[in-house]
Amino acid sequence: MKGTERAKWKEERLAQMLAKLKGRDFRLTPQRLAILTILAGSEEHPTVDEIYTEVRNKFPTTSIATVYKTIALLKELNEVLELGFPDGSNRYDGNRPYPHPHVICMKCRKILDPEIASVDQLSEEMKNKTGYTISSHRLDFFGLCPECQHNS
Amino acid sequence: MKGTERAKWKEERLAQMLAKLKGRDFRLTPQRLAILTILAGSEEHPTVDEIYTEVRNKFPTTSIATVYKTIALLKELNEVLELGFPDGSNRYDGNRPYPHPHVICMKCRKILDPEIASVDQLSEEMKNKTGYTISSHRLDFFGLCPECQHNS
DNA sequence: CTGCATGCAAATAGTTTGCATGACG
DNA sequence: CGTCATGCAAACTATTTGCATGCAG
Repeated sequence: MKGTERAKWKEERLAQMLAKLKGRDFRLTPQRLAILTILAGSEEHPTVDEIYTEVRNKFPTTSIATVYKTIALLKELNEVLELGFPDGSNRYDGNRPYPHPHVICMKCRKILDPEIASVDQLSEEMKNKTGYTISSHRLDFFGLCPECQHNS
Repeated sequence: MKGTERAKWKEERLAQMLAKLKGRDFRLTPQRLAILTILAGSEEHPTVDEIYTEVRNKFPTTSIATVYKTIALLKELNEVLELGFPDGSNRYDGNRPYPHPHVICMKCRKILDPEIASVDQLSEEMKNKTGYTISSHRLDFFGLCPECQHNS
C-alpha cells in the first residue's frame, strides 16, 4: 500500500467512526475527535497511556478517564479492536477494527499485521464442531522480530 | 477419550510437572503439590481465584501469593498455558500446556478445546512473511454456546 | 542445618466509578 | 438550555513484592 493510499484510508476510517457516533446521537467533543483521529490513524497498536500522552499534546487537561470512556464507547460500536495481553498491557487498533492476525515481538513489542489466508473457514469448522455461534476470534503469533534476533 | 484414559493422562501430566520441578532442584511442598494437582487435572481452565479456593479446602492457610508464585514458576517451565482475556480475567490450563485453540462462550464463559487441523503451517507462513521467529501462538474463538443461544 | 518456599501485608498497575462542572447540539 | 461528556479523585481488581518465619532436602 502506498503512502497516499494509506493516508486516504485513515481519513476514511475516521469518517466511518464519526458516522457511527452521529448515527447514535453521541456528541463530538474536541477531545473525542482527537482520540478518534489517533486511533483511526495509528498503525502502532498504541496503549491507553500512549494515546493519553498524545492527546495531552493538544488538550493538556484531558483526563485518562476520558480516554478509557471513549475507547469503551468505540468497543461497543465495534470501531476499535482490543488486543489484550496476559501481562495486562492492552493495545488498540482503530485502523483495522475487525479481527485479524498479529505477529508480536516478545522483546521489543513490535507488532505486524500480515495478510493471511482467511481464518473464516476455521470459524466455520469450530461452529460445526462445537455448536457455538462464533462472532469473533483472535489469532496472534509470538516470537522475535529480525532485529531482536540479532541483538540477543 | 474415555474416562479412564483421561484419568491416566492427568496422572501423567502431574508426573511431568513433578519431573520438571525435580530436574531444576525446586522444592515440593504440600501446597505446591496441591496446586500442581489441580492444574494437571482441571479441564475447566480455572482462574487464580478458583485454584486458590480449591487449595484452601486442603490447606486453609494457603495465601494467594503462593498460588501466583507457583503459576509463575510453571509458566517459566512451560508446564501451564495462560489464557489471558482483555477484561483481566486470566485462566490457566495445566492439562494441555501447549498452545491450542479455544472456543469461548461470552455469556457463561464455558470453554471448549476442540481438536483442529494444525495451525503450525500458519506459523510457518507467518515466519516466512515477517522474518519473525515464532515460538508460540494463540487462537481463540468467541461466541455463544448452545445453551446460552437458547436462553437469550 | 541451610536456603528456598510460605504467608501476610503493603505496594503497584490498569481500569472503573461517582459526582460536580462544563459545553455540544 | 437540557443533557451528555469531561475531569478529578477515590474505589476496585488483579497481581507483585518485601520480609520474617517455616520446613523440605
